[in-house]
Amino acid sequence: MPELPEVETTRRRITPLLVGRRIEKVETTRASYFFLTPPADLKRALEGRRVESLERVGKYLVAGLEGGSRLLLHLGMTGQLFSSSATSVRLLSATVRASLAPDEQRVFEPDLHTHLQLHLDGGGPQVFFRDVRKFGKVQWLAPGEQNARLDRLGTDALELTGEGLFRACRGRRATIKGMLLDQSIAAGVGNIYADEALFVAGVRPARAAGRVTRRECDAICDGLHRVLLRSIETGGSSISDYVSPDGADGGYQDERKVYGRTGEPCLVCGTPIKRRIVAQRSTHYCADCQR
DNA sequence: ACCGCACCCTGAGCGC
DNA sequence: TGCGCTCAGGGTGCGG
Repeated sequence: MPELPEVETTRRRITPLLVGRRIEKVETTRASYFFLTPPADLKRALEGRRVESLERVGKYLVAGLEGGSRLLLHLGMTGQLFSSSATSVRLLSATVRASLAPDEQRVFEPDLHTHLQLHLDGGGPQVFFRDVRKFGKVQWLAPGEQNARLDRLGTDALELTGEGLFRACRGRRATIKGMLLDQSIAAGVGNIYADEALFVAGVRPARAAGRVTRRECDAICDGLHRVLLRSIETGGSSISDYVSPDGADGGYQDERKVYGRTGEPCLVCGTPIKRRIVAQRSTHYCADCQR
């Protein structure tokens, strides 16, 4: 689900609930590979500590804790980090949704997919981390502890330059879309914004990266920055699971030009948008506008 | 070093 | 109703 704009929106809106507050109690589901730090250790490490900062690194959120330790969060495909006072149908299963009266709002109650509950001091709402598919990650890092996942990340997508992308693509036979999805090249890009940026730049996703010109790399980065910044402005894309911490939907799903628009007319030339698999991911493009 | 692929897991939506 | 299939904003680790 969440790419750079959704993670950044989450960071901005969860910050006031989390930063400056003390974690009084931690509740978790049972151990699974979702917990890179086992639940019991996590509880011991977090309880009693104050949260001092919350940063985004690629698609990771990194909370700085009192004493210099850090809490790493990754939302995976279906992760939702939100306030306990949020109301959104996206937090409910289809069965529960169907049982709701029209316009009925229901405050979220932790369910079997709510893997982490942070109970904070100060009497405000709690912070919940829910993740149906469990592709998300939670990890506690001791003060000064390095982390391979963070160290692997390349330039943040918002900072990537045409020159940097061009250099990374030299001699590569994989696709340009594959390069954009590679977190060691453009940290934060995922399937939606890779497709959107390549459409804006007029470059076919399946083009061999090594054959993309310097000028095209400039256009791709420019397009990437534009779609990412605009998506942050609108609160990200809510397509199936994503909700912001207050429960609100994002707005960028209404501005997509190609992603999920298979068969619909290209907004520039009217040609039906094509879908095929590129870099093992569902890929959308206009065969007329993109070369 | 690089590339493609299997795999991690759950649920929704579809055709039959 | 139910079964079987496909699909889904991500990332890792393996073999060739």
